[in-house]
Amino acid sequence: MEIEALRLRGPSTHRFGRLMGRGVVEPAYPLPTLDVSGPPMSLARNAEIYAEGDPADHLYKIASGMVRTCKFLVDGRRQIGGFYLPGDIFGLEPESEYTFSAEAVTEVEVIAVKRAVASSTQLLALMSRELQSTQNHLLLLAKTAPERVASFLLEMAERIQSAHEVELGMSRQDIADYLGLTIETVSRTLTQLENESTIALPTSKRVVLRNRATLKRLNS
Amino acid sequence: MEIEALRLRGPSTHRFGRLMGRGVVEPAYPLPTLDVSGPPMSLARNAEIYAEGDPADHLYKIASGMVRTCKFLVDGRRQIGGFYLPGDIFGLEPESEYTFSAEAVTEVEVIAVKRAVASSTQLLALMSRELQSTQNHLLLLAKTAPERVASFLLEMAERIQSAHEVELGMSRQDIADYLGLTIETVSRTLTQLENESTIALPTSKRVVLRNRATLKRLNS
DNA sequence: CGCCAGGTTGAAGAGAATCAAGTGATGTGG
DNA sequence: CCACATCACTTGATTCTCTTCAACCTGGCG
Repeated sequence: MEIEALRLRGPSTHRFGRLMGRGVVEPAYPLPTLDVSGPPMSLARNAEIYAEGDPADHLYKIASGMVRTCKFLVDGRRQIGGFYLPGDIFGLEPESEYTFSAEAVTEVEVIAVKRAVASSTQLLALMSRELQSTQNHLLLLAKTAPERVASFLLEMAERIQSAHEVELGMSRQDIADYLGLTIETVSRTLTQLENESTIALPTSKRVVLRNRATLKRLNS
Repeated sequence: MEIEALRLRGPSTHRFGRLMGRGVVEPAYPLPTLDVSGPPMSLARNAEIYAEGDPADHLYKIASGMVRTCKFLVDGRRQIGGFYLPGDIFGLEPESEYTFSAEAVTEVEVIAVKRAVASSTQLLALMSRELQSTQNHLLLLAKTAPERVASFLLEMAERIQSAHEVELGMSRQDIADYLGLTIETVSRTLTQLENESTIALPTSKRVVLRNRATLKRLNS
């Protein structure tokens, strides 16, 4: 199977670097193609794809659905490292063992690739994108709760390539553990954004972006 | 000039992944050697080495002193991405422009290397380490103030290879902006650790680790 | 000796967490 | 098709941590 354009996270991860009014920047490490063999694996909601500490010998490309990577701290707190959407590749880690586990957020189809078949150039491109989104995630955690939620909504909208509406596949708990907040704070913040007419919430997982300018301003 | 072992951040960045009681793990991307040409550059305290947005065409290896990378948010808040010590390499970024700026914390001597002279394999190894420390930094920001400070002290001690005493080159403001706290909170937390006899502070920048077990427990 | 930046300490306040009680969706079995 | 159980989400009241604002030390250095 030929994957024409490997993509690890969406283009949204460029956002933070672009706030100073500069133009679009070419990626330093353009993504090559990569041969992928094997049939797609289907996984049910919440199924574990790999665990923290497993040998990190495979990469995974998402055909459909959503995946989260996460890590549990000793006191039981959970930190989500990222969400991965169709077309994204996850499983490239800086060690020979996975440092985060990966789980299906929704029903998911993934294609596994042996890491060994990827070239250094390909791995570099993937890791570069992973670093970029981790840096953005880190900057996100320096913000206030409304700013985090606004950034999250804009990131998701951009990755889905949707200007007006976002279908969140993940639960409030997932969002909270990604943003470093509690579910109550996430819920309250969303409600407040709705009351200000910045967003609408036709259902709890469907978000209509009614005022992107306000969200972007919050994004700081 | 031949650099025998490129090192981007110290080995401490493995710590978070090692909490589950597993043994030491070999890095997935062992570091090769890299020829470095040109004389060391000397820089005064607070000198800027490169700015956010500059073309990211050079890597820098520290011969002496300490460097910080940082980014300013639109509201003036500053986030420090990391501190770099002698032997560390910084300046490898996921884009073709620097996403963080780099500044001398102390007087510093650095050796510049054109990024183009490094192979994909070498860049991969460097980026892998950068990703690892960014992931650890991210996990750190999910913790409470005492936990962040304890983690910071242990990280510094490990990177300096010092079991008992750490000479912090950076100011309270630098520490605060790295940990996502205010200087007052950093100061108060250090004072409290001193009152509990977990550390001693012979001077404001010199920290004696009197009770590593307590620090590690805080490190969670 | 006194200035000044960096650091510490105190008191008050804001923001998010926690604890607790609802409300609303989803799914299952009768 | 409906009653009910369950789970996710929302909302409210309170607590607590960290920030903010302010005053005060302390240690280098002219």
